Amino acid sequence: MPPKTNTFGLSAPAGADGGSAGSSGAVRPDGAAQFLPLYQQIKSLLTQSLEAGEWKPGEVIPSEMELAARFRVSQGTVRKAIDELAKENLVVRRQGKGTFVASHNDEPRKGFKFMRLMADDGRALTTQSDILDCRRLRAPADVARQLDLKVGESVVQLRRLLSINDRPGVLDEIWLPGSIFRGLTADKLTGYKGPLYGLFEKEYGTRMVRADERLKAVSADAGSAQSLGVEVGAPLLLIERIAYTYLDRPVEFRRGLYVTREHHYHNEVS
Amino acid sequence: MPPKTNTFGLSAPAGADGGSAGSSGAVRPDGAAQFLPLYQQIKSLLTQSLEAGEWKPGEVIPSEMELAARFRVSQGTVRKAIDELAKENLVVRRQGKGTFVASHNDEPRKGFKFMRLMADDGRALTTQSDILDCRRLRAPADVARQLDLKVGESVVQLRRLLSINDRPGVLDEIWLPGSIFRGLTADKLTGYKGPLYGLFEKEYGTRMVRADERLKAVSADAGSAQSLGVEVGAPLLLIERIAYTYLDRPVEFRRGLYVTREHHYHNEVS
DNA sequence: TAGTGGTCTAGACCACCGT
DNA sequence: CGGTGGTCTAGACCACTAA
Repeated sequence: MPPKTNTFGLSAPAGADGGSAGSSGAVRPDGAAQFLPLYQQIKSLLTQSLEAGEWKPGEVIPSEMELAARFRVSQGTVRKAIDELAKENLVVRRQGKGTFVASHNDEPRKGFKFMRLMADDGRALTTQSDILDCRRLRAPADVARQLDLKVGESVVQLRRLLSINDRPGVLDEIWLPGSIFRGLTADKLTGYKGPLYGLFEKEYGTRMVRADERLKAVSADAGSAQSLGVEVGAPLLLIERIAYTYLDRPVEFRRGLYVTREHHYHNEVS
Repeated sequence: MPPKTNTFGLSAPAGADGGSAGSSGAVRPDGAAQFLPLYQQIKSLLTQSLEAGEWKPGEVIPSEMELAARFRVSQGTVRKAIDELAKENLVVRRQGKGTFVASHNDEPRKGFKFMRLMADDGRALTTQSDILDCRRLRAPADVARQLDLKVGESVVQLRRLLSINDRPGVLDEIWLPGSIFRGLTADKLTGYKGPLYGLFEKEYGTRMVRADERLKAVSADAGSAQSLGVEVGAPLLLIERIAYTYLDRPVEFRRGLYVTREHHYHNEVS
């Protein structure tokens, strides 16, 4: 039985011939070889489906057997693809139930942890978000560069104060692409309980999946000192973040000033 | 064929019976069930061998087939165990050659990256380490707690200045258990080129495998200001690190002050 | 050429979940 | 009970490496 190409551009390992396919992956009969292992191609296809919204956050994706049938590969190959997606927190497996698209709304304190601030004494911290500002502007050069936009394109600028245990803790300045976050207003933000990223994924179909952060120590200027209730010149932790959705598209640039008198940023390195 | 126990405390899935074993793993006939999947038990055994020094950093470990024979499991099961070790950077796989114990000495800029400081402009940075101090003392309470020692036990205190591109960049205070780092002196440290952790693993048989870090912004006091060439009160990034070797044993406590005028701490969060 | 890790398959049994 | 993910096996072919 000769190899055939299914509708997804994957080679079909010819039903029940006992398996084959080497590490360079499937070679398409049209000559455009994809020098990638099958499971990585499948991972890529699944990621595209996630990006396209075929399955939304919180929903089940098809079972491994179904996907294996759809892609004409064995269950083990699909499994390996999903394994990687699960390790990257794009998806959550639940034994006996299925595999679900990860969400910032369900299961608090599971999966992604973008907030890495912890109390020095280890106690839990309650947070409250106050929106100071929500404006639409034309992207300044630095923001445009971080968000992969052209200078002058529409962006949403958002400023907010995060209080920790009822004391000012973080002053954030958040930039979002205007084209994605169309109806975003201070009202919508204020009226929403739960994490910002939960709102973004629910109302604007954009799920934050990964982020790069840069940390520095800086001194408080007059404005931030007043907002945060510290003295001018007090040391603050500056965190710049670029957050990405599926397919490594940058969709948020954030600059935050953190009071670290009784808190710290935690990281595990290996 | 009844299950039998091999010399490693693993149940033997009875040679060529076609495979079985559920997700609760092997059950030992002596009644002391290990409710762990086989591959996790093997991962654990391999880690113990690494800790015991059966294979040293840079050396090859036995092939997957050999290990499968030793543990009386299939190659696939060994593979999954090694997969996890590789993902945790305990070993490095090299196709066609074998699997090697990871080392801080070989292949610079591969595997572990404990140094997460980067130049703001993205350029490479050259570092030079100057040992200021190397003393043996009795552990203060906080250090003892972090290193899991008793107060008053012998520890080595090490202070050093890390210069970045020929300018003072990091002032480190490093605490190590005296029982492990017996012959450590300033001379040995000064006479060694390469990363500190490379010396530790080579001369003292202790390999740093993982670390927890806590970051804060602080103000420079008189002493650190002078050492780092900044003004008193200047903002500095304080990083406290607990580094662990195999089996989660803490073996280093480090407190570092970082000048982040032209550099930043980089982190990827997901 | 022989040995290593890398990929893929097919089929089995298990634990968990809902009905 | 049937369906789901979780584990384990056995055997095949591939790509890379070194002798």
